[in-house]
Amino acid sequence: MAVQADHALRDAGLRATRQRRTVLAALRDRSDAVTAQDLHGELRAAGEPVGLTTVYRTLTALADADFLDVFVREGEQAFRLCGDQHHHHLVCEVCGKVEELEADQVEQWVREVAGRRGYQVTGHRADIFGVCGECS
Amino acid sequence: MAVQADHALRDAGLRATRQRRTVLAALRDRSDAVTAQDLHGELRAAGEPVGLTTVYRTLTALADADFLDVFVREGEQAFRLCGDQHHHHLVCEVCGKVEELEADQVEQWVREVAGRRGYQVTGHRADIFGVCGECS
DNA sequence: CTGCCGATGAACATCGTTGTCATCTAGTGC
DNA sequence: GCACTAGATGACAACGATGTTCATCGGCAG
Ligand SMILES: [Zn+2]
Ligand SMILES: [Zn+2]
Ligand SMILES: [Zn+2]
Ligand SMILES: [Zn+2]
Repeated sequence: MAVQADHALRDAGLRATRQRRTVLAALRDRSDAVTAQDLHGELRAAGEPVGLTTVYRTLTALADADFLDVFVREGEQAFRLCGDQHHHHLVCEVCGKVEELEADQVEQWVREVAGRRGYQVTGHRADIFGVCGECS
Repeated sequence: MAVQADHALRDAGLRATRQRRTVLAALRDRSDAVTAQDLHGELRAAGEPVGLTTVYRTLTALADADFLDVFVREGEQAFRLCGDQHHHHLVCEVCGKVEELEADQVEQWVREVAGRRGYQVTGHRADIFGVCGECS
């Protein structure tokens, strides 16, 4: 697994350091989105010495390399390991769990609207928020 | 028009003050989203004495009352006067113009996905980003 | 007109995030 | 293995957006 992580980091144009492996491993273990500060706290608590600055930089770098999705909530950003193909999200607002979705209907809507209004699409976003079965 | 503004403020449970009328008027004059700081700067430049704190408070209050939509970009939030019924957005990334959209297909997608996965929906978001005809 | 209570705004506090820089280390070439 | 260098780290400072305080002001009901 460390090998896989190294590969992923390599692909992102990053050196495989102990800290980055640690961050990636922590991300693999969760299906919700984490804040840089929270992640830093957890790693520290788990006895993994990683600097806050490094956590920020690693998360940002991985997000730039499209390994992570970024969610903005209450003025801070949370990161989550996400599939590499285009997708949308279904987020539980209670437990924070995130499920990835395909949405052909949305893709079609985007094309239709853009075409009709003469826009050149550069991106779009479509996410659903709710409470999952376990939490309600 | 000052009367209309007063009505809107009343509806939001806010007193109609000179500063709030000024902020509302400034929002009516633009179809893009503004930052609290930018708006504050513009009002100052236009000779309208309004405190930064007040601009923040007014924008937040109006957004809480669903008079404004909030966009988050680059770590800061921008506000825009928006229609009062549910809608989505088509945003030009060059000139900042925002168009409001209906999206039956999206509404249906939301219901379908939530139903199939056993979620109780609390909200959703769907916006398209691109370059408008004039800007390309 | 008066009084009350919400509203204002300057100063200050907070918080997430990014910049700095001396030090360290992964990965390369030998 | 070994030395070298570009990239990475982390304690700390700095920054900008936003929240809070509090003395003062003014909208608006009576
Ligand atoms: Zn849940
Ligand atoms: Zn899509
Ligand atoms: Zn445009
Ligand atoms: Zn909708």
